[in-house]
Amino acid sequence: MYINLLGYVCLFKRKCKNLLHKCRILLNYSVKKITALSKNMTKSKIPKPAIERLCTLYRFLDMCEEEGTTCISSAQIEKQLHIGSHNVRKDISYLNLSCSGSGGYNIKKLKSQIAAQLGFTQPQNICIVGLGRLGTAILAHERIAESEYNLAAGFDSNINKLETIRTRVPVFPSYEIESVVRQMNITLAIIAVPADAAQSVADKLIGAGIRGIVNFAPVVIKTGKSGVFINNVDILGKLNLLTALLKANSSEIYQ
Amino acid sequence: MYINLLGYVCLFKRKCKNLLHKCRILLNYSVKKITALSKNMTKSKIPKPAIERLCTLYRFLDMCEEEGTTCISSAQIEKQLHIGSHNVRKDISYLNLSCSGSGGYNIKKLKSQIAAQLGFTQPQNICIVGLGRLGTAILAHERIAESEYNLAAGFDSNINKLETIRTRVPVFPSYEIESVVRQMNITLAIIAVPADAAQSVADKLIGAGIRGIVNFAPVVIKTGKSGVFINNVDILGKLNLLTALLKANSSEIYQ
DNA sequence: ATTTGTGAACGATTTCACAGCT
DNA sequence: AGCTGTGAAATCGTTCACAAAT
Repeated sequence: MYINLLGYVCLFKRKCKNLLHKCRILLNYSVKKITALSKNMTKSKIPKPAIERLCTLYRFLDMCEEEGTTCISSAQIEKQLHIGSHNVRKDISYLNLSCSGSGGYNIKKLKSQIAAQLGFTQPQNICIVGLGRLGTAILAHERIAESEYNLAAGFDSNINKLETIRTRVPVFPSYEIESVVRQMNITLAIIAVPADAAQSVADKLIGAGIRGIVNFAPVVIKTGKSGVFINNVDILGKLNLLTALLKANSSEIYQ
Repeated sequence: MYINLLGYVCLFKRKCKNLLHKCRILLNYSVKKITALSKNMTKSKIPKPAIERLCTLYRFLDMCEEEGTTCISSAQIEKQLHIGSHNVRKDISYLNLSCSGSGGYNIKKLKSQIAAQLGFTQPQNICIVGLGRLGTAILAHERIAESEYNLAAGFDSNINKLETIRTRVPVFPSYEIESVVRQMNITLAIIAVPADAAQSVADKLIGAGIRGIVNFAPVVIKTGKSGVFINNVDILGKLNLLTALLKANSSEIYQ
Protein backbone atom coordinates (compact mmCIF):
# COMPACT_ATOMS: atom_id res chain seq x y z
CA MET A 1 0.00 0.00 0.00
CA TYR A 2 2.85 2.36 0.80
CA ILE A 3 4.29 1.81 -2.67
CA ASN A 4 0.91 2.36 -4.27
CA LEU A 5 0.63 5.65 -2.51
CA LEU A 6 4.10 6.65 -3.63
CA GLY A 7 3.14 5.93 -7.20
CA TYR A 8 -0.01 7.91 -6.67
CA VAL A 9 1.97 10.87 -5.49
CA CYS A 10 4.24 10.68 -8.52
CA LEU A 11 1.18 10.75 -10.70
CA PHE A 12 -0.03 13.80 -8.80
CA LYS A 13 3.24 15.52 -9.32
CA ARG A 14 2.59 15.50 -12.99
CA LYS A 15 -1.06 16.15 -13.51
CA CYS A 16 -3.60 15.65 -10.78
CA LYS A 17 -3.34 18.83 -8.75
CA ASN A 18 -7.01 18.91 -7.92
CA LEU A 19 -7.12 15.35 -6.75
CA LEU A 20 -4.04 16.04 -4.72
CA HIS A 21 -5.89 18.75 -2.90
CA LYS A 22 -8.75 16.37 -2.25
CA CYS A 23 -6.26 13.94 -0.87
CA ARG A 24 -4.72 16.52 1.39
CA ILE A 25 -8.13 17.42 2.71
CA LEU A 26 -8.80 13.82 3.61
CA LEU A 27 -5.46 13.40 5.28
CA ASN A 28 -5.63 16.65 7.15
CA TYR A 29 -9.04 15.67 8.38
CA SER A 30 -7.78 12.42 9.72
CA VAL A 31 -4.78 14.07 11.32
CA LYS A 32 -7.04 16.52 13.06
CA LYS A 33 -9.29 13.76 14.25
CA ILE A 34 -6.37 11.83 15.65
CA THR A 35 -5.00 14.94 17.28
CA ALA A 36 -8.36 15.75 18.80
CA LEU A 37 -8.62 12.25 20.16
CA SER A 38 -5.15 12.24 21.63
CA LYS A 39 -5.48 15.49 23.52
CA ASN A 40 -8.30 17.50 24.98
CA MET A 41 -10.22 19.80 22.74
CA THR A 42 -8.31 23.04 22.99
CA LYS A 43 -10.58 25.84 24.05
CA SER A 44 -11.10 28.34 21.29
CA LYS A 45 -9.71 31.74 22.05
CA ILE A 46 -8.87 35.00 20.36
CA PRO A 47 -5.35 35.08 18.87
CA LYS A 48 -3.13 37.67 20.47
CA PRO A 49 -2.57 39.69 17.28
CA ALA A 50 -6.33 39.86 16.89
CA ILE A 51 -6.65 41.25 20.42
CA GLU A 52 -4.09 43.93 19.58
CA ARG A 53 -6.01 44.92 16.48
CA LEU A 54 -9.28 45.00 18.37
CA CYS A 55 -7.73 47.39 20.90
CA THR A 56 -6.64 49.70 18.11
CA LEU A 57 -10.09 49.40 16.58
CA TYR A 58 -11.68 50.22 19.92
CA ARG A 59 -9.65 53.43 20.25
CA PHE A 60 -10.53 54.30 16.67
CA LEU A 61 -14.24 53.73 17.22
CA ASP A 62 -13.99 55.98 20.26
CA MET A 63 -12.64 58.71 17.98
CA CYS A 64 -15.34 58.12 15.38
CA GLU A 65 -18.02 58.33 18.01
CA GLU A 66 -16.75 61.71 19.19
CA GLU A 67 -16.90 62.94 15.61
CA GLY A 68 -20.51 61.85 15.41
CA THR A 69 -20.22 59.01 12.90
CA THR A 70 -22.73 56.25 13.53
CA CYS A 71 -21.88 53.57 10.98
CA ILE A 72 -18.70 52.21 9.47
CA SER A 73 -17.97 49.36 7.08
CA SER A 74 -15.02 47.01 7.18
CA ALA A 75 -13.78 48.58 3.93
CA GLN A 76 -13.66 52.03 5.56
CA ILE A 77 -11.80 50.62 8.56
CA GLU A 78 -9.29 49.10 6.15
CA LYS A 79 -8.55 52.54 4.70
CA GLN A 80 -8.19 54.25 8.06
CA LEU A 81 -6.26 51.68 10.08
CA HIS A 82 -4.41 49.71 7.39
CA ILE A 83 -6.00 46.47 8.52
CA GLY A 84 -7.38 44.36 5.67
CA SER A 85 -11.17 44.24 5.59
CA HIS A 86 -11.09 40.44 5.68
CA ASN A 87 -8.99 40.68 8.76
CA VAL A 88 -11.29 43.19 10.42
CA ARG A 89 -14.30 40.99 9.84
CA LYS A 90 -12.48 37.92 11.09
CA ASP A 91 -11.35 39.69 14.24
CA ILE A 92 -14.86 40.88 14.94
CA SER A 93 -16.20 37.41 14.29
CA TYR A 94 -14.08 36.11 17.19
CA LEU A 95 -16.33 38.16 19.45
CA ASN A 96 -19.36 36.09 18.51
CA LEU A 97 -21.64 39.00 17.92
CA SER A 98 -23.84 40.14 15.17
CA CYS A 99 -24.14 43.68 13.88
CA SER A 100 -24.83 42.27 10.50
CA GLY A 101 -26.49 43.51 7.40
CA SER A 102 -25.54 45.94 4.73
CA GLY A 103 -24.56 49.45 5.74
CA GLY A 104 -21.69 48.32 7.92
CA TYR A 105 -21.26 48.16 11.66
CA ASN A 106 -23.16 50.32 14.12
CA ILE A 107 -20.32 52.06 15.92
CA LYS A 108 -21.98 52.46 19.29
CA LYS A 109 -23.07 48.84 19.37
CA LEU A 110 -19.77 47.46 18.12
CA LYS A 111 -17.81 49.54 20.59
CA SER A 112 -19.83 48.39 23.57
CA GLN A 113 -19.58 44.79 22.42
CA ILE A 114 -15.80 45.00 22.14
CA ALA A 115 -15.65 46.63 25.56
CA ALA A 116 -17.77 43.88 27.05
CA GLN A 117 -15.78 41.04 25.50
CA LEU A 118 -12.34 42.51 26.16
CA GLY A 119 -13.13 43.64 29.70
CA PHE A 120 -13.12 47.43 29.34
CA THR A 121 -16.39 47.89 31.20
CA GLN A 122 -15.23 47.79 34.80
CA PRO A 123 -13.19 50.88 35.69
CA GLN A 124 -9.72 49.93 36.88
CA ASN A 125 -7.36 51.73 39.20
CA ILE A 126 -3.93 52.49 37.81
CA CYS A 127 -0.80 54.12 39.20
CA ILE A 128 2.39 55.76 37.95
CA VAL A 129 5.80 55.14 39.47
CA GLY A 130 8.43 57.79 38.76
CA LEU A 131 7.31 61.41 38.58
CA GLY A 132 10.08 62.89 36.50
CA ARG A 133 9.33 64.69 33.26
CA LEU A 134 7.83 61.62 31.64
CA GLY A 135 5.79 60.63 34.67
CA THR A 136 4.27 64.07 35.13
CA ALA A 137 3.55 64.26 31.40
CA ILE A 138 1.48 61.10 31.77
CA LEU A 139 -0.16 62.42 34.95
CA ALA A 140 -1.40 65.36 32.91
CA HIS A 141 -2.56 63.23 29.93
CA GLU A 142 -5.99 64.63 29.10
CA ARG A 143 -7.48 61.44 27.79
CA ILE A 144 -6.68 59.20 30.72
CA ALA A 145 -8.96 61.30 32.90
CA GLU A 146 -11.84 60.76 30.45
CA SER A 147 -11.16 57.07 30.05
CA GLU A 148 -12.31 53.95 31.83
CA TYR A 149 -9.13 54.06 33.92
CA ASN A 150 -8.90 55.82 37.23
CA LEU A 151 -5.47 57.29 37.92
CA ALA A 152 -5.42 56.51 41.63
CA ALA A 153 -1.84 57.15 42.72
CA GLY A 154 1.60 58.44 41.78
CA PHE A 155 4.88 57.40 43.40
CA ASP A 156 8.38 58.84 43.52
CA SER A 157 11.40 58.07 45.65
CA ASN A 158 12.28 61.77 45.98
CA ILE A 159 10.14 63.11 48.80
CA ASN A 160 10.96 66.75 48.05
CA LYS A 161 9.61 66.28 44.56
CA LEU A 162 6.32 64.98 45.91
CA GLU A 163 5.70 68.27 47.69
CA THR A 164 6.18 70.41 44.62
CA ILE A 165 4.01 68.43 42.22
CA ARG A 166 0.67 70.05 41.44
CA THR A 167 -1.92 67.47 40.49
CA ARG A 168 -5.29 66.12 41.59
CA VAL A 169 -3.80 62.64 41.81
CA PRO A 170 -2.62 61.62 45.31
CA VAL A 171 1.13 61.05 45.42
CA PHE A 172 3.17 58.87 47.77
CA PRO A 173 6.81 58.05 48.48
CA SER A 174 8.04 54.89 46.77
CA TYR A 175 8.43 52.88 49.94
CA GLU A 176 4.66 52.96 50.32
CA ILE A 177 4.07 51.27 46.95
CA GLU A 178 3.12 47.92 48.39
CA SER A 179 0.67 49.15 51.02
CA VAL A 180 -1.00 51.73 48.75
CA VAL A 181 -1.38 49.33 45.83
CA ARG A 182 -3.05 46.80 48.09
CA GLN A 183 -5.29 49.27 49.88
CA MET A 184 -6.48 51.03 46.75
CA ASN A 185 -6.88 47.83 44.77
CA ILE A 186 -4.69 49.07 41.93
CA THR A 187 -4.41 46.57 39.10
CA LEU A 188 -2.26 48.27 36.45
CA ALA A 189 0.94 50.31 36.73
CA ILE A 190 3.00 52.57 34.51
CA ILE A 191 6.75 52.65 35.17
CA ALA A 192 8.58 55.86 34.29
CA VAL A 193 11.71 55.61 36.44
CA PRO A 194 15.34 55.51 35.29
CA ALA A 195 16.64 52.23 33.90
CA ASP A 196 18.52 51.13 37.00
CA ALA A 197 15.48 51.42 39.28
CA ALA A 198 12.97 49.78 36.95
CA GLN A 199 13.37 46.14 37.88
CA SER A 200 13.23 46.71 41.63
CA VAL A 201 10.12 48.86 41.24
CA ALA A 202 8.54 46.17 39.07
CA ASP A 203 9.32 43.54 41.69
CA LYS A 204 7.61 45.61 44.38
CA LEU A 205 4.56 46.16 42.19
CA ILE A 206 4.27 42.50 41.27
CA GLY A 207 4.75 41.56 44.91
CA ALA A 208 1.84 43.83 45.80
CA GLY A 209 -0.37 41.97 43.35
CA ILE A 210 -0.37 44.20 40.31
CA ARG A 211 -1.61 42.45 37.15
CA GLY A 212 -0.13 44.49 34.31
CA ILE A 213 2.73 46.94 33.74
CA VAL A 214 3.50 49.42 30.96
CA ASN A 215 7.23 50.03 31.20
CA PHE A 216 8.78 53.18 29.74
CA ALA A 217 12.21 52.57 31.24
CA PRO A 218 14.80 51.45 28.68
CA VAL A 219 15.28 47.95 30.07
CA VAL A 220 13.38 44.74 29.56
CA ILE A 221 11.51 43.95 32.75
CA LYS A 222 11.22 40.36 33.87
CA THR A 223 8.33 38.83 35.72
CA GLY A 224 8.86 35.69 37.70
CA LYS A 225 5.13 35.33 38.18
CA SER A 226 2.77 34.04 35.53
CA GLY A 227 -0.44 35.95 34.99
CA VAL A 228 1.37 39.29 35.07
CA PHE A 229 1.61 41.02 31.70
CA ILE A 230 4.35 43.47 30.83
CA ASN A 231 4.52 45.85 27.92
CA ASN A 232 7.98 47.31 27.36
CA VAL A 233 7.94 50.65 25.52
CA ASP A 234 11.57 51.47 24.94
CA ILE A 235 11.86 54.45 22.63
CA LEU A 236 15.32 53.49 21.39
CA GLY A 237 13.95 50.04 20.69
CA LYS A 238 11.14 51.59 18.64
CA LEU A 239 13.66 53.61 16.65
CA ASN A 240 15.73 50.48 16.10
CA LEU A 241 12.66 48.66 14.87
CA LEU A 242 11.82 51.38 12.37
CA THR A 243 15.41 51.42 11.14
CA ALA A 244 15.40 47.65 10.68
CA LEU A 245 12.06 47.65 8.88
CA LEU A 246 13.27 50.37 6.53
CA LYS A 247 16.40 48.42 5.75
CA ALA A 248 14.52 45.16 5.25
CA ASN A 249 11.99 46.90 3.06
CA SER A 250 14.35 48.69 0.75
CA SER A 251 16.93 46.04 0.16
CA GLU A 252 16.75 42.36 0.83
CA ILE A 253 18.62 41.43 3.96
CA TYR A 254 20.30 38.44 2.36
CA GLN A 255 22.58 40.63 0.31
CA MET B 1 -7.54 4.67 -6.35
CA TYR B 2 -9.41 7.44 -4.60
CA ILE B 3 -11.38 4.84 -2.69
CA ASN B 4 -8.22 2.96 -1.82
CA LEU B 5 -6.78 6.08 -0.37
CA LEU B 6 -9.91 6.70 1.65
CA GLY B 7 -9.69 3.22 3.06
CA TYR B 8 -6.06 3.84 3.84
CA VAL B 9 -6.94 6.96 5.74
CA CYS B 10 -9.56 5.06 7.75
CA LEU B 11 -6.91 2.57 8.69
CA PHE B 12 -4.66 5.44 9.75
CA LYS B 13 -7.35 6.86 11.90
CA ARG B 14 -7.14 3.84 14.04
CA LYS B 15 -3.54 2.81 14.32
CA CYS B 16 -0.96 3.91 11.82
CA LYS B 17 0.05 7.29 13.10
CA ASN B 18 3.67 6.92 12.09
CA LEU B 19 2.90 5.81 8.59
CA LEU B 20 0.47 8.67 8.34
CA HIS B 21 3.28 11.07 9.06
CA LYS B 22 5.37 9.43 6.38
CA CYS B 23 2.50 9.85 4.00
CA ARG B 24 2.07 13.50 4.90
CA ILE B 25 5.74 14.10 4.30
CA LEU B 26 5.45 12.63 0.82
CA LEU B 27 2.39 14.66 0.01
CA ASN B 28 3.70 17.85 1.45
CA TYR B 29 6.82 17.40 -0.52
CA SER B 30 4.93 17.04 -3.75
CA VAL B 31 2.74 20.02 -2.93
CA LYS B 32 5.79 22.11 -2.33
CA LYS B 33 7.35 21.02 -5.58
CA ILE B 34 4.20 21.87 -7.49
CA THR B 35 3.92 25.20 -5.73
CA ALA B 36 7.53 25.99 -6.44
CA LEU B 37 7.02 25.21 -10.10
CA SER B 38 3.87 27.28 -10.39
CA LYS B 39 5.28 30.46 -8.94
CA ASN B 40 8.67 32.02 -8.53
CA MET B 41 10.76 31.10 -5.59
CA THR B 42 9.75 33.61 -2.95
CA LYS B 43 12.74 35.42 -1.57
CA SER B 44 13.45 34.46 2.02
CA LYS B 45 13.27 37.26 4.49
CA ILE B 46 13.24 37.80 8.23
CA PRO B 47 9.75 37.58 9.77
CA LYS B 48 8.64 40.80 11.39
CA PRO B 49 8.29 39.32 14.89
CA ALA B 50 11.86 38.05 14.57
CA ILE B 51 13.04 41.57 13.71
CA GLU B 52 11.29 42.89 16.81
CA ARG B 53 12.98 40.30 18.97
CA LEU B 54 16.36 41.04 17.44
CA CYS B 55 15.91 44.73 18.29
CA THR B 56 15.18 43.84 21.90
CA LEU B 57 18.18 41.53 21.89
CA TYR B 58 20.36 44.30 20.47
CA ARG B 59 19.38 46.68 23.28
CA PHE B 60 20.02 43.92 25.78
CA LEU B 61 23.46 43.13 24.36
CA ASP B 62 24.25 46.82 24.61
CA MET B 63 23.48 46.67 28.32
CA CYS B 64 25.54 43.51 28.78
CA GLU B 65 28.49 45.10 27.05
CA GLU B 66 28.37 48.09 29.42
CA GLU B 67 28.43 45.69 32.34
CA GLY B 68 31.54 44.07 30.91
CA THR B 69 30.13 40.65 30.00
CA THR B 70 31.79 39.17 26.93
CA CYS B 71 29.91 35.95 26.25
CA ILE B 72 26.32 34.84 26.55
CA SER B 73 24.51 31.63 25.65
CA SER B 74 21.05 31.30 24.21
CA ALA B 75 19.92 29.72 27.48
CA GLN B 76 20.99 32.82 29.42
CA ILE B 77 19.18 35.07 26.98
CA GLU B 78 16.07 32.98 27.48
CA LYS B 79 16.18 33.67 31.23
CA GLN B 80 16.71 37.40 30.84
CA LEU B 81 14.39 38.28 27.98
CA HIS B 82 11.73 35.57 28.14
CA ILE B 83 12.47 34.49 24.59
CA GLY B 84 12.81 30.73 24.18
CA SER B 85 16.36 29.62 23.46
CA HIS B 86 15.19 27.84 20.31
CA ASN B 87 13.65 31.04 19.20
CA VAL B 88 16.76 33.08 19.94
CA ARG B 89 18.90 30.73 17.91
CA LYS B 90 16.45 30.70 15.06
CA ASP B 91 16.26 34.48 14.97
CA ILE B 92 20.04 34.73 14.95
CA SER B 93 20.20 32.11 12.22
CA TYR B 94 18.19 34.43 9.94
CA LEU B 95 21.19 36.72 10.00
CA ASN B 96 23.35 34.13 8.25
CA LEU B 97 26.30 34.52 10.53
CA SER B 98 28.37 32.23 12.56
CA CYS B 99 29.55 32.83 16.12
CA SER B 100 29.40 29.14 16.67
CA GLY B 101 30.90 26.73 19.10
CA SER B 102 30.30 26.00 22.76
CA GLY B 103 30.59 28.81 25.24
CA GLY B 104 27.85 30.88 23.69
CA TYR B 105 27.85 33.99 21.58
CA ASN B 106 30.57 36.59 21.68
CA ILE B 107 28.60 39.69 22.64
CA LYS B 108 30.71 42.24 20.83
CA LYS B 109 30.72 40.20 17.63
CA LEU B 110 27.04 39.35 17.75
CA LYS B 111 26.08 42.93 18.45
CA SER B 112 28.04 44.29 15.54
CA GLN B 113 26.62 41.61 13.25
CA ILE B 114 23.04 42.46 14.24
CA ALA B 115 23.80 46.13 13.74
CA ALA B 116 25.21 45.44 10.30
CA GLN B 117 22.30 43.29 9.15
CA LEU B 118 19.58 45.45 10.60
CA GLY B 119 21.10 48.72 9.48
CA PHE B 120 22.13 50.29 12.80
CA THR B 121 25.62 51.19 11.63
CA GLN B 122 24.99 54.47 9.87
CA PRO B 123 24.03 57.21 12.34
CA GLN B 124 20.63 58.66 11.50
CA ASN B 125 19.23 62.08 12.16
CA ILE B 126 15.98 62.18 14.11
CA CYS B 127 13.65 64.96 15.24
CA ILE B 128 10.91 65.54 17.79
CA VAL B 129 7.72 67.42 17.02
CA GLY B 130 5.87 68.81 20.02
CA LEU B 131 7.90 70.10 22.94
CA GLY B 132 5.37 69.82 25.73
CA ARG B 133 6.13 67.81 28.81
CA LEU B 134 6.44 64.56 26.88
CA GLY B 135 8.57 66.08 24.11
CA THR B 136 11.02 67.69 26.50
CA ALA B 137 11.22 64.48 28.51
CA ILE B 138 12.37 62.71 25.36
CA LEU B 139 14.77 65.56 24.51
CA ALA B 140 16.44 64.94 27.84
CA HIS B 141 16.55 61.13 27.46
CA GLU B 142 20.11 60.26 28.47
CA ARG B 143 20.44 57.21 26.29
CA ILE B 144 19.46 58.78 23.00
CA ALA B 145 22.52 61.03 23.20
CA GLU B 146 24.77 57.97 23.57
CA SER B 147 23.05 56.03 20.83
CA GLU B 148 23.51 55.70 17.08
CA TYR B 149 20.81 58.33 16.60
CA ASN B 150 21.55 62.02 16.36
CA LEU B 151 18.79 64.19 17.78
CA ALA B 152 19.05 66.92 15.17
CA ALA B 153 15.97 69.08 15.70
CA GLY B 154 12.93 69.83 17.84
CA PHE B 155 9.77 71.56 16.65
CA ASP B 156 6.87 73.26 18.37
CA SER B 157 4.09 75.47 17.10
CA ASN B 158 4.31 77.75 20.14
CA ILE B 159 7.13 80.21 19.41
CA ASN B 160 7.25 81.52 22.96
CA LYS B 161 7.90 78.05 24.21
CA LEU B 162 10.86 77.67 21.86
CA GLU B 163 12.62 80.56 23.57
CA THR B 164 12.32 79.16 27.06
CA ILE B 165 13.50 75.65 26.32
CA ARG B 166 16.99 74.87 27.53
CA THR B 167 18.61 72.15 25.46
CA ARG B 168 21.58 71.52 23.20
CA VAL B 169 19.24 70.43 20.44
CA PRO B 170 18.34 73.18 17.95
CA VAL B 171 14.62 74.00 18.01
CA PHE B 172 12.41 75.47 15.29
CA PRO B 173 8.82 76.61 14.83
CA SER B 174 6.53 73.99 13.29
CA TYR B 175 6.06 75.78 10.01
CA GLU B 176 9.71 75.12 9.24
CA ILE B 177 9.33 71.35 9.53
CA GLU B 178 9.51 70.67 5.83
CA SER B 179 12.54 72.79 5.06
CA VAL B 180 14.53 71.74 8.13
CA VAL B 181 13.82 68.04 7.62
CA ARG B 182 15.02 68.25 4.05
CA GLN B 183 18.09 70.35 4.79
CA MET B 184 19.27 68.27 7.72
CA ASN B 185 18.47 64.97 6.05
CA ILE B 186 16.34 63.78 8.95
CA THR B 187 14.97 60.26 8.42
CA LEU B 188 13.03 59.45 11.59
CA ALA B 189 10.60 61.51 13.65
CA ILE B 190 8.96 61.30 17.06
CA ILE B 191 5.52 62.88 17.38
CA ALA B 192 4.54 64.19 20.83
CA VAL B 193 1.82 66.71 19.98
CA PRO B 194 -1.84 66.68 21.10
CA ALA B 195 -4.18 64.27 19.34
CA ASP B 196 -5.82 66.83 17.06
CA ALA B 197 -2.52 68.04 15.59
CA ALA B 198 -0.92 64.64 15.08
CA GLN B 199 -2.20 63.74 11.62
CA SER B 200 -1.37 67.11 10.06
CA VAL B 201 2.12 67.01 11.54
CA ALA B 202 2.57 63.49 10.21
CA ASP B 203 1.46 64.60 6.75
CA LYS B 204 4.02 67.40 6.77
CA LEU B 205 6.77 65.03 7.89
CA ILE B 206 5.92 62.41 5.30
CA GLY B 207 5.70 65.12 2.65
CA ALA B 208 9.22 66.19 3.58
CA GLY B 209 10.45 62.66 2.99
CA ILE B 210 10.66 61.21 6.46
CA ARG B 211 10.89 57.39 6.49
CA GLY B 212 9.65 56.41 9.93
CA ILE B 213 7.53 57.87 12.74
CA VAL B 214 7.11 56.94 16.40
CA ASN B 215 3.78 58.44 17.40
CA PHE B 216 2.98 59.17 21.04
CA ALA B 217 -0.24 61.05 20.28
CA PRO B 218 -3.36 59.08 21.14
CA VAL B 219 -4.60 58.66 17.57
CA VAL B 220 -3.77 56.15 14.88
CA ILE B 221 -1.74 57.91 12.22
CA LYS B 222 -2.35 57.01 8.61
CA THR B 223 0.23 57.05 5.86
CA GLY B 224 -0.86 57.30 2.27
CA LYS B 225 2.66 56.54 1.14
CA SER B 226 4.18 53.10 1.09
CA GLY B 227 7.69 52.75 2.43
CA VAL B 228 6.90 54.92 5.45
CA PHE B 229 6.68 53.01 8.71
CA ILE B 230 4.64 54.20 11.65
CA ASN B 231 4.74 52.97 15.21
CA ASN B 232 1.79 54.13 17.28
CA VAL B 233 2.53 54.19 21.01
CA ASP B 234 -0.81 55.09 22.49
CA ILE B 235 -0.67 54.70 26.25
CA LEU B 236 -4.41 54.15 26.56
CA GLY B 237 -4.12 51.53 23.85
CA LYS B 238 -1.37 49.80 25.85
CA LEU B 239 -3.56 49.83 28.95
CA ASN B 240 -6.45 48.44 26.90
CA LEU B 241 -4.21 45.68 25.61
CA LEU B 242 -3.11 44.70 29.10
CA THR B 243 -6.71 44.70 30.30
CA ALA B 244 -7.79 42.49 27.41
CA LEU B 245 -4.91 40.06 27.91
CA LEU B 246 -5.73 39.79 31.61
CA LYS B 247 -9.35 39.09 30.87
CA ALA B 248 -8.53 36.55 28.17
CA ASN B 249 -6.01 34.89 30.45
CA SER B 250 -8.11 34.57 33.57
CA SER B 251 -11.43 33.58 32.11
CA GLU B 252 -12.21 32.35 28.67
CA ILE B 253 -13.61 35.05 26.43
CA TYR B 254 -16.36 32.86 25.11
CA GLN B 255 -18.25 32.99 28.39
C1' DA C 1 30.80 18.33 27.05
C1' DT C 2 28.31 21.89 25.64
C1' DT C 3 26.14 24.96 22.67
C1' DT C 4 25.12 26.53 18.15
C1' DG C 5 22.70 26.17 13.52
C1' DT C 6 18.95 24.57 10.85
C1' DG C 7 15.60 21.58 7.95
C1' DA C 8 11.32 19.91 8.85
C1' DA C 9 7.13 19.22 11.79
C1' DC C 10 3.89 21.57 13.96
C1' DG C 11 0.77 25.05 15.21
C1' DA C 12 -1.14 29.71 14.67
C1' DT C 13 -2.89 33.38 11.88
C1' DT C 14 -4.38 35.32 7.69
C1' DT C 15 -6.62 35.21 3.39
C1' DC C 16 -10.09 33.52 0.46
C1' DA C 17 -14.55 32.72 -1.28
C1' DC C 18 -19.03 32.54 -0.93
C1' DA C 19 -23.37 31.67 1.82
C1' DG C 20 -26.54 34.37 4.40
C1' DC C 21 -28.63 38.79 6.02
C1' DT C 22 -30.78 43.28 5.51
C1' DA D 1 -27.06 45.55 -4.28
C1' DG D 2 -24.04 45.45 -0.74
C1' DC D 3 -21.97 44.00 3.29
C1' DT D 4 -21.17 40.83 6.96
C1' DG D 5 -19.91 36.22 8.93
C1' DT D 6 -17.31 32.14 8.63
C1' DG D 7 -15.51 27.39 7.28
C1' DA D 8 -11.60 26.02 4.76
C1' DA D 9 -7.25 26.89 2.24
C1' DA D 10 -3.01 29.03 2.26
C1' DT D 11 0.54 31.23 4.44
C1' DC D 12 3.44 32.36 8.09
C1' DG D 13 6.06 31.69 12.41
C1' DT D 14 7.64 28.65 16.20
C1' DT D 15 9.27 24.55 18.13
C1' DC D 16 11.68 20.36 17.75
C1' DA D 17 15.45 17.33 17.32
C1' DC D 18 19.69 16.41 16.01
C1' DA D 19 23.96 17.19 13.13
C1' DA D 20 27.93 20.20 13.25
C1' DA D 21 31.26 22.70 15.53
C1' DT D 22 34.63 23.72 18.98
